[in-house]
Amino acid sequence: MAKIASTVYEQIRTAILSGELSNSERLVEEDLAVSLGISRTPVREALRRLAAEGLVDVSPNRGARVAEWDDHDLREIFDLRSILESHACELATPRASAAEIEFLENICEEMEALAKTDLSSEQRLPALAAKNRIFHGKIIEMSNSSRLGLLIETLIHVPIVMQTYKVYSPEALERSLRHHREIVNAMKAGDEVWAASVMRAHVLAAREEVLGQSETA
Amino acid sequence: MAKIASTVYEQIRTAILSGELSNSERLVEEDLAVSLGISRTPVREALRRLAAEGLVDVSPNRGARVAEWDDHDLREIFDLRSILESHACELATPRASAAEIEFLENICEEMEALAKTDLSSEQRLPALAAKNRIFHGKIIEMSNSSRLGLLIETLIHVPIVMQTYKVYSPEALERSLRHHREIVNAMKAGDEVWAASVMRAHVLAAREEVLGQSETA
DNA sequence: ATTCATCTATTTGTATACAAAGATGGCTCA
DNA sequence: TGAGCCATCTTTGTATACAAATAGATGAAT
Repeated sequence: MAKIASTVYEQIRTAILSGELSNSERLVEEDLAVSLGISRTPVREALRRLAAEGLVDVSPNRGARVAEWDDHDLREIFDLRSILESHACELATPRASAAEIEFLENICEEMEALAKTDLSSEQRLPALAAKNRIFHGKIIEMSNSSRLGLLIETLIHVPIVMQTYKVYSPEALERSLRHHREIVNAMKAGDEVWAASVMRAHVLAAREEVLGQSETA
Repeated sequence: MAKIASTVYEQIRTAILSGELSNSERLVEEDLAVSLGISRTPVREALRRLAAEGLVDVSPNRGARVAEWDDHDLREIFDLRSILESHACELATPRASAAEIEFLENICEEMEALAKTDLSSEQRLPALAAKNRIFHGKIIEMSNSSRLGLLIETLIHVPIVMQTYKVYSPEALERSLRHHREIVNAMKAGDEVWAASVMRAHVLAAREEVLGQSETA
């Protein structure tokens, strides 16, 4: 992946995930190319890469569109995430160093502090989402399974879209933070079954939150 | 994916999986292109696609190489397969129709018949491997989770390489076929926990078989 | 002789040109 | 008026040409 192709990949990806490109919108190679001031070649490469990751659908001779997802897709994704991230916890627990545990605890504290501020949710949600990603990413990294990380990464694209316009209810947020704490405690205790179970519950709870919202939206 | 690009993708993929292209061999776009009588463009597209699936590694400005896997990679892969395929069983069991159960039973019979023939293992192993793929693929299809299918598909590439030069011991083969039977029986009984457990054991047993062989090879 | 630098050759990355497949719109004919 | 077909226009797929980057080799200096 060269410089330009990678850049345009990031740009298109961000545009999709931020909702800037609406669902099932056509992605015409030439249009994207001129709007970015480059040729079709790197655009094409970026689109194929996004297709491989499931963010766009491409059909032969008919071009690419932004992928769209329904409730069934979201169910599938959270279902699989619950299994894979819980497995990551299981692998990570016996390997966790004291420093890593402390790192996770620090994130817990930071998130709890953020949740207590009286900023509007539009302001603190992005910050919380970022910390959340770090928390989950750290555990996946600790699992020491590169492929597990890759699988989860490809799954995680879509929910990000939801999170951008999603507003956690205060109760859901509190529960989520408690889950994080409990996961760290379980890992500290060296109890991988406990840690994995909480993680599974954590992701499944998020699923209901997201699906509930999409029904009312 | 147009005609040529898809074709060359298949060709390179087959060449890798059959061992025709040795491990970590450089894949020079121009060379592949002239040897296939086409231009670099579709070759490039195919290589990027293979990279997304993990069959080749590409580094910026330095081209693509056939990916290589060590024991740790194989452990990871079978570990994840055991989880995902077992989940597929769990999802498939309550949805299984009588016709689907019968289909699976037929495959069991065909595989058992194949195992009893006194052909050399070089002759019957490919046939058994093909049936095996159909068996596992059918269950994944029955799970009705397209993403689960995709995840497993990307994981499954590498073990295929192993299987091509792998010779199951008679005991391992017999155990494998018994597992298949037991999985179908569990599904027939509507017991998804049973089915999932056998599938997990089934894949983990295969892992030991493959790893044991790679150590002696 | 070894190491470092520079130059060259190979290979990848991007742009452009051309070919082929699809979509669109207008036209005819019933 | 409506259905079907042909022409055209748009868009994708492939080839080729050119630019940039890297690797390999040659040679000079210590």
